[in-house]
Amino acid sequence: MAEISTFANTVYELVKQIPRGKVSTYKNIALALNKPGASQAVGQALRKNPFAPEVPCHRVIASDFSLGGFFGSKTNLDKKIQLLKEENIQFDLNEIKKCPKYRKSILFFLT
DNA sequence: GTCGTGACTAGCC
DNA sequence: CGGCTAGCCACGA
Repeated sequence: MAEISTFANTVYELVKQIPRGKVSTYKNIALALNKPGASQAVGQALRKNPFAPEVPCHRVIASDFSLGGFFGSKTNLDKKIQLLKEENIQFDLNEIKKCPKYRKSILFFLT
């Protein structure tokens, strides 16, 4: 097993707690860790993602509801994400941007 | 112990 | 409105 840093470990747990059909933002997670500025550090933890299938990194997006950088850019999760988006998440940024209220509905607020 | 990176955020031009 | 810079935190080398 891989030894994970305490910080990353917390991030993974939070992300894993995200229910199906909902998403969270890096900042939100960082805030949950009481580190409002560690948003990037959170992303780093997910980038390593030792719990790949367990931690739905695709459910974590930027605070602006942007895809941050995984979809069809750096990683080839492309199809994986697409599947998840259709099966688990209504990750239609188009819809989200159109309906600000809707995005809040799918936004899973961590504490 | 120091430097550089990274899937970020907010502010500034 | 759009692009760029600076700042933030954590981790790897």
